[in-house]
Amino acid sequence: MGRVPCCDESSGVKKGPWTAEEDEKLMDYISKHGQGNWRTLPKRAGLNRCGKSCRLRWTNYLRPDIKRGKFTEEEERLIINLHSVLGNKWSKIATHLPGRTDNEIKNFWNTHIRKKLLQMGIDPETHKPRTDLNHLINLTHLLGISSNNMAAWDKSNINPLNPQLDITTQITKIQLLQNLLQIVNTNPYLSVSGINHSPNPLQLEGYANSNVGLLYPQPHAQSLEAISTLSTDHGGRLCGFNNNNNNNNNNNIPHQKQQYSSEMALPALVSAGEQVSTHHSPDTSTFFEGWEKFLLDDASASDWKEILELVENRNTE
DNA sequence: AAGATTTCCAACCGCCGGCCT
DNA sequence: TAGGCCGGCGGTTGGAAATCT
Repeated sequence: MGRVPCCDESSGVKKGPWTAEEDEKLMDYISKHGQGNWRTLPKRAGLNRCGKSCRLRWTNYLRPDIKRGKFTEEEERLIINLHSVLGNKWSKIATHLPGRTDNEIKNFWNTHIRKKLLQMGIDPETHKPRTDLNHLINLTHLLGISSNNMAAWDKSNINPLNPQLDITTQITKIQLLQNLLQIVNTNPYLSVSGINHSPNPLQLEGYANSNVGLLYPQPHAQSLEAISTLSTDHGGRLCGFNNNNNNNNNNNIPHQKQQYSSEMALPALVSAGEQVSTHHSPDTSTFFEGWEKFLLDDASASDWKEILELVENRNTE
């Protein structure tokens, strides 16, 4: 036998927003008699409401220990961390935030945090970097790059080292960079053989390990080592991209060109499912020089255009 | 200024597990 | 053991408020 509804439709109980008068009746009753037996409470309190509705109103709104106002950064961080461990267990998460209700936390997650994580390139369900193509394209747009709008690419603006940028923009760009690094690092197509760690991990590792308001653990040195297995060609440019998929008609970029541009294209290509292999001796510092070029715009607009078109074409297939 | 669209959140809905008989 | 009841939980929604065009 199925569960009997708490309040059946024909009983004529009121639904929708609570009035101040109803709130007062409920608070008055609970202050005198306490909680308990929500089913019979409405009648005893003189309310034409379902018991469940009364309980919800009390626990989510009227309870005297409820904290009002915006969530603090500390609370936000805590929610994200707890969610990464507990998932959508809002009531469990709420037990760690005194004065906040599960409903409030759930709403805050769905309206703020979720979007924020997506913008940062983090999957809010798994708390791992997003690697889907749509996101990759969004990333390029966030960085101010578009294959349709290369002329408008603000070269200086892409550089997070630029002191003219405000701190928020700098952090955003650094986070995007970190996400790209993580995409490279976490993609199964990447080989991790032949690690040869360079003792001079570069400027960027400083960013990766800094705590400028970042919410997530940043790539560990070992991750950076794994990335460093990618190699450079005789001209000192990063390569290791080897496209073996000849069935794809949209991919007609000459092989040499692919190598030439791979220092920027790598995350895109890896994300697109390309095989990445290593042929040469690893060189961490050269690899990161590549990333610095990416940031400082040492790549030509035409390189970017080809790369982005490739990714976008694949996305529409 | 006004209509359209988006954002936000209080409240609802249905399911589940625990307890009681 | 099965049925009934209750409280709790997470997903979803309606509509007010805010923002955009």
